[in-house]
Amino acid sequence: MNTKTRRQREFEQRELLFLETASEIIRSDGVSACTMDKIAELTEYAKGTVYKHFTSKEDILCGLCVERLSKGVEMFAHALQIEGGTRQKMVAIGLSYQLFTNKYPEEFDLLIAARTNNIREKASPSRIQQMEQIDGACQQIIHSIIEQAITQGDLTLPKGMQVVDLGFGLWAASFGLLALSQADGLVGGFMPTDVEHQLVSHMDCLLDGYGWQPLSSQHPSEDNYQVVLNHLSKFA
Amino acid sequence: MNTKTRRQREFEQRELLFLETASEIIRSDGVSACTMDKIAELTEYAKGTVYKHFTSKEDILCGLCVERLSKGVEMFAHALQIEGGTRQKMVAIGLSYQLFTNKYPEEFDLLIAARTNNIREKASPSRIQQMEQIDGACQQIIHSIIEQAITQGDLTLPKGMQVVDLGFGLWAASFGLLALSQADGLVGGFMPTDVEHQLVSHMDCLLDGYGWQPLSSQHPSEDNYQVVLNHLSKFA
DNA sequence: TGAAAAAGTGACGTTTCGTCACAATATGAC
DNA sequence: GTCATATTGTGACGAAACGTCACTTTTTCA
Repeated sequence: MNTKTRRQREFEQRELLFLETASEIIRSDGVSACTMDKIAELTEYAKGTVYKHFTSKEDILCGLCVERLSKGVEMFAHALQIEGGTRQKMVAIGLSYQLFTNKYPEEFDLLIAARTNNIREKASPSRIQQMEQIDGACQQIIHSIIEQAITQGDLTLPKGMQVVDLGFGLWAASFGLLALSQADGLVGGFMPTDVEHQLVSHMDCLLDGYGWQPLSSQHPSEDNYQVVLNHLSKFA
Repeated sequence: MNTKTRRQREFEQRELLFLETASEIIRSDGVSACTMDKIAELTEYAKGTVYKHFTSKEDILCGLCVERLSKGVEMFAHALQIEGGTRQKMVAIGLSYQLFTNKYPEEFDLLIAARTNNIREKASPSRIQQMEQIDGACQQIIHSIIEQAITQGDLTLPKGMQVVDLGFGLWAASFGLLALSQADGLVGGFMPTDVEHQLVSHMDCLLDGYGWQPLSSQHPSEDNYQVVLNHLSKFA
């Protein structure tokens, strides 16, 4: 019984080892260099052992997403604790999403790929479920702020929209912004002037559009950005 | 000289044949089933011939994106011709983007994947350049409406934002919305209530946030959606 | 201590990739 | 019409990766 938990622990430990090794390979040589054989070799386990943990290469990739996303959720939770109104909290979450992508650029790349059927169909069902659970946790956090904002009177749902819709919109817009900013190959001339501040600027507009108080015209727009950044740096 | 153009034509013709064949395979059996050998077999050419056109499998995938995106650009151009103000035109473009993803769901999947370093690094430089050119053309269209809106007094750029920033925001938000809506694996409970109208609703809010006249509060919100849809159906 | 269960192994068959030396065909000068 | 040259097409081949599985080693616990 005690042994069982120890075994369990060792197993999880090793799973993490495989994941971190995969991450290192990806960081240094790209996704295509991240082969099962190489992971096995670097960790000094046999390939068969790796397959005891992951059903396929894509399963590892998704596993890595899950691992990183769980760190992301932690960041979001920290962001929630910033002092200020509900709107400020919402922006803080957006920004922590951005910090997340800066911290794990390669993994964010995977995260984008993981939206793709090509990847999803090759990962194990249980891994997919894990991903969905984490996605759910993120949405949960966002929903909680939205509901809080409604309760406190900062926000009235736009006509025809539910809490989930608003959450989805915010999430999707941020995802799109970050995904497209990151693609390094974009035509220079069409990239925004100041990538760093894009997310906050656009979020501010979107939140204004939703009618989330206080509107940006009513509060000093000047560095909200820095304030949030400072708050987040205390953790991470 | 005349022969040369004929050869050229035949070459392009065959390139298209390979692309369409790839598309069919993907539609029926998924991306992973789309192998070079299979394309060669179905088109009754040798693999070497396929490689005369495309440097790698990823190159074909990107080629397919380019092909489809060029159709997309046509749709955007049609959308521009809708009767109404600049804001209506902008919404029409967003909607035609949505129609595009509905028309070519598999290819949109590829388009998402093509944002990924993993794919980009394996495609040929010239193909990447083609993709950037098309991206540029899309942005160009968006920029033209934004500029028109400014000229006509429908829009004043929010503080600190340039035309490219606004275009980027609109583009990215739409991309995010569509990419996340399409991922069929998302947790049911967190999916928006009415996927079909999501894009327009959120775009409306975002445009309000940018201060793009006439604000949604000032015009009958009721089916703008249908109007645009009708307009677009005349073409496509 | 030893039998049963669990974990670990790596050679193997298969698939796909991308290459390349060679074959077939088309071109245009004479 | 013919022949040298250039272009285009071919498919066998080697390399790389995947995923499997029969077998070995280690651990567990009665």
